[in-house]
Amino acid sequence: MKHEPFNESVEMYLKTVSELAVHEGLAPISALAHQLGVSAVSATEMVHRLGEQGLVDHVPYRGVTLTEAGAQRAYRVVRCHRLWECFLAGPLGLAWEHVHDQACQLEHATSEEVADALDAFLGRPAVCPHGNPIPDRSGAWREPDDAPLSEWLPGERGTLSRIYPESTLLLDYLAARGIKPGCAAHFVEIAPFNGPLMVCIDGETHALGHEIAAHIYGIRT
Amino acid sequence: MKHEPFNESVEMYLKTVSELAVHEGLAPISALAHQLGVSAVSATEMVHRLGEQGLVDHVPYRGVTLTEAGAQRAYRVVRCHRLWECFLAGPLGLAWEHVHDQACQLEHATSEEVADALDAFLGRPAVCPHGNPIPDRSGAWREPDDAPLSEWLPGERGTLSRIYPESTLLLDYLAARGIKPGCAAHFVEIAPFNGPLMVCIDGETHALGHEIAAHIYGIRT
DNA sequence: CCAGGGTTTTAGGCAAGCCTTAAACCTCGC
DNA sequence: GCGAGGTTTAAGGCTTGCCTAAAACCCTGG
Repeated sequence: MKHEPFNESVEMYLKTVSELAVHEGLAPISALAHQLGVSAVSATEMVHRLGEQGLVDHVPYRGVTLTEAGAQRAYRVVRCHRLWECFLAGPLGLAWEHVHDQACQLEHATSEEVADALDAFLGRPAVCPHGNPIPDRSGAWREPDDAPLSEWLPGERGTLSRIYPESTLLLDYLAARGIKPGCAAHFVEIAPFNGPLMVCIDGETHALGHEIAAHIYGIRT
Repeated sequence: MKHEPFNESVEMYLKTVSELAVHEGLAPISALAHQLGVSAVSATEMVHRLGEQGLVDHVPYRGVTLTEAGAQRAYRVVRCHRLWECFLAGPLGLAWEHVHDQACQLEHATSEEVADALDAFLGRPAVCPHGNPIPDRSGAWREPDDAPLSEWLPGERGTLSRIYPESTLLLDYLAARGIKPGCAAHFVEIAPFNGPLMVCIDGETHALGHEIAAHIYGIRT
């Protein structure tokens, strides 16, 4: 009945650090603040609190990384998030592009017990509806062998594998165009003057900005 | 990604008022405070805030009732709570006496969309695993035709219908003794000197205190 | 090597929810 | 009708998480 004040914010910070740190290795506080929609001052404050709790390491002027404990905590949240996405998009039949937001709410209200039961109920899915791998109960997962379209070379072909990191705006945009994991992709060319990437996806050619292309991963064949 | 200020506390207050007001019609602030584990001063403060928002009416020195808006809000939470209980105890296979706590977390993180989809997925159940009716999306439900054991007369027989209000301690206690909705009940006698109620449930005789008996409902045959 | 821009600290604030202590107040039963 | 006990107000405080503004600081590119 009583409810702990721990959760929500702390978990969102850790989750966000884990997302930002994937590429850079170090998540700048400014990026963290921007992603979470708070001021840099607030983010700095919070990072200090998390540091004191041993959840993150902060290298001044460089950025933030997760400690072992922080990573564990972050992956537990990510696991819940993706399991809920599977449930919402699967048995519950919600739209692919809507489940992310709902899962964002549920992820912080999920005990280990429920996560495990949900995992078993869903048949231990390997990936969420957006193609991202689901950590197991120990926090481990298999890193997919894919690359963002932004790293593909013109002419390459393959299959879309995942959208990462997920965001409502992006998912809506992609859903409206029928772009999702499993689609066949052919990177035709990059438009001149650093223009958008022209990518043929399931027979339809799309002009994708560099930002977006960095969020769409695929496996080259 | 952005997430709204917690409606958590507000919803817990409204839910609790709805539970306490069932019998009395008016929920005393002291009972509210006790149930929520906060001080009477804090509860009074909060009731004022809820009053300003038009969610409750406060009759000084008497108690609190829900306004139409407050009731609507409370029933939506109750609906989510009981739907989650059905899901957790059914498809997920969690223990009858454990699902209440988990549902308490999830209920505040559930959109109408998810509640509706969950309702459909579960086959529009009429009651939760503890026997309590599940409001429909408009907040209405069929009030069961039962009475707490504390209102039964010695000698009466019937079938247990529900546990209400639910609480972890009570559910654990009852689960350990195999007492749950659906059990056949025979109110043998009330022990002398205002003693416990002797009730034969599924062939086993239990001595139930008056407090507990007020929380166990049954339909007399 | 130096300035511009990102990063951090300092300082002062706000709102929600909770706390305690103490005084004022009402209600009800004897 | 009076007092005990429940209810409310008042006063002062705490924590979390957020804000702005302004100053101090560091890193890097030109």
